[in-house]
Amino acid sequence: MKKASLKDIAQQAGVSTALVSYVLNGKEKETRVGEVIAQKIRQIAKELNYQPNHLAKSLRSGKTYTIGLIIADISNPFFANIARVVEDEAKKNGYTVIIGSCDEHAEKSWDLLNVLINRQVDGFIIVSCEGSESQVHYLKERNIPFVLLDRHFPEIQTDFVATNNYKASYDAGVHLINSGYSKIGIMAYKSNMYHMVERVRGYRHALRDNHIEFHDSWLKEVHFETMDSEVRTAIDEVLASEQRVDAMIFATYGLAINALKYINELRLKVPSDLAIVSYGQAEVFDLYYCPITYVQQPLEMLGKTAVEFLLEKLKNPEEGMKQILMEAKLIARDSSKAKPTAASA
Amino acid sequence: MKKASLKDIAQQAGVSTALVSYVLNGKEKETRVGEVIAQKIRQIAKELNYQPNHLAKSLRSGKTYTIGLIIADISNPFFANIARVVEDEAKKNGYTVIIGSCDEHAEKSWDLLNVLINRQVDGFIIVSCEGSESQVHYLKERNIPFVLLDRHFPEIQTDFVATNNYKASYDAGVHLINSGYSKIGIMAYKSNMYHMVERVRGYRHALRDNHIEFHDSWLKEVHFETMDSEVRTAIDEVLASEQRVDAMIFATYGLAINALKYINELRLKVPSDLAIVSYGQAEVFDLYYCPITYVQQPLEMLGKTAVEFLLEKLKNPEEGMKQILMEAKLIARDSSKAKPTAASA
DNA sequence: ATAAGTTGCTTAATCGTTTAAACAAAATAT
DNA sequence: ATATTTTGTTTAAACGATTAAGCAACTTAT
Repeated sequence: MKKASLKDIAQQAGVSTALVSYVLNGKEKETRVGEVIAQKIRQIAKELNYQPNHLAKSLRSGKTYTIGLIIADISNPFFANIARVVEDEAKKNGYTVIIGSCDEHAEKSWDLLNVLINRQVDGFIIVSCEGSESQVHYLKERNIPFVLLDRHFPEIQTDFVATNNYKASYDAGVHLINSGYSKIGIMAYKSNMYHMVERVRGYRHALRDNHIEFHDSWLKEVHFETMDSEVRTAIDEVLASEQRVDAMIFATYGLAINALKYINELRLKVPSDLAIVSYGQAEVFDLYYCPITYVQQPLEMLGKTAVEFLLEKLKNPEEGMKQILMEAKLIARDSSKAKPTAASA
Repeated sequence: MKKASLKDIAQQAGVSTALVSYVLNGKEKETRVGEVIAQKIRQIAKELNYQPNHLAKSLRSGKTYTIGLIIADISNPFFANIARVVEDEAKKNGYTVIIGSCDEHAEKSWDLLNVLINRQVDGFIIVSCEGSESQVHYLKERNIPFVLLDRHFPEIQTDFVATNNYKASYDAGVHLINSGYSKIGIMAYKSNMYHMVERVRGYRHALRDNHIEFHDSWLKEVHFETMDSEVRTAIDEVLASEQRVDAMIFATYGLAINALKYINELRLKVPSDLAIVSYGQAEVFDLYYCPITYVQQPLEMLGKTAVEFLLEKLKNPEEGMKQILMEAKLIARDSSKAKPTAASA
């Protein structure tokens, strides 16, 4: 049995497709459809289990009620969860989301962008990856609505929803200092992305404002692609250095996971051998024998707000830019608990 | 600048849209388009950065090159990863995937199904949830192509790609027995789903075949929705029971995570206080101080094969049913290492 | 009784493609 | 010189919906 179309209903009811369309779209009043025939049409539509063809609607209206969500790395549970929030929030508003992960490759991101543009998505929510500035410019030029999520480019004027990474790192640094640690390192991705730069900057300012001299050997920047091996080397180095660290901040979930595995192998104890604060998502860190202190980003809010911004923009394209930085919250746990003082030790 | 359409190109080139369509679809030979004009058309298309409108194409052809992927629970990393594999494999074949998670609710699954049917997806890949049999029947009746993934209903004839759960659990049981454990419990979801039933059945047969008497208190079935609290109670019970277990099998990732958190709180040592084997995904288990033995499902193969089956079905709808059970692999690690024997203890 | 307004419906264009069929002009065959 | 074939192009219908405009047939007002 083929799918029923407006035409099928019209034929069975002995009327034109226009009437059927009016009735099924609840426009009977404005368009003065007879009560009797309206009932009949509704009846037949139900019998035939009529489902409107979304393609045809979209082609006509120019709106697909579809959002493209491009995510830098879906295997990161933080992003996976954000994707979920975005999807839920969009569905509440009658939108469908098509998700794509570019795995931190600008090229893949271009592909995704084009596929989704061809599919006529109404707009985009994008977690940008390194080197994707041109894509953002492209969207601006083509006047395609979009909102940047979690990561943004300060030198490009766009809508965005992100975390105040500077503040989050600053807080993480201060927290460690207040807990008695003084040789604090940070591991981040080698990247010019603003969010990453900010995470390092916040950390350095926390040291500076607390009169701790920063040592170059404390900053470890590793490449995303070769993270597995580079993290190990980096850990080796910060531990072997003359200025051996007693605490580490991990700027991403992936770095923390890899580092923790290695730290386990080395049989180092957290926090006595090394205190830890990490960005990232909570559940996994709970599993660790010593719960990990982490920077809790307002995941739900980030996702919801991004959808909200985009939908507003779709309704009213002329509205001004919306930009928001949300505050993260440091969840202090055992991995950064106060260092026993010389006196008590 | 509005998007360029076939018409725009046709106008600029001074020809009909038909010619443009022929040329841009590489049908110049069959349809005998002049070489000169063909060049011109290609040139103009490039200049205008022509991107075909997928909606219009789909409306005309009846094919959207879109697959609906309905997943029981996207927050489970196993499924998140399967989703990724499906997406990649589909993209390789020119298909786009729309993912939806029903969070183990049949009702939500119905919604998703309808939304995606309206959007004219060409077919479905579905990780079914409890109580969704009627949906499967519906798809069959309406002749909508689909493949069940990871979970299936033995009483309904469908295509499916799944793991041999019976065998996997059997192996897990035997492994524990061979490692010297004899009081082995299992924690599963309270469910009539075949995959879950099979996981329990395999475990019981492993005991039976090794002459270990099964005790009712060893089987703990908890509800998905209230897992957090029920897991704790269950753990308390298996430990307090007269037949206190010395090993546990967790039938899902979520159960294991929750149980491990609680086991940590109780300061129990794995495996000396309790040995563990779990279904689920690897990375997280690595973080545990004692790496967790787990059942490694052929994730990549499952996803790829599901896509393959579906695409074949889309090409040739009349082809016979394809059903496959893939073998899982037990990855033995410290959480189930051989128990010190009485002699050596 | 005629003009004006209301009611209930149909017609036809449109969105951007594809593609069978028709057609004219040029080339080849008879 | 006429018939046939080949070549290069256009026309128009179709996919499934929406919607402005048009058109009868009534009803009401004057």
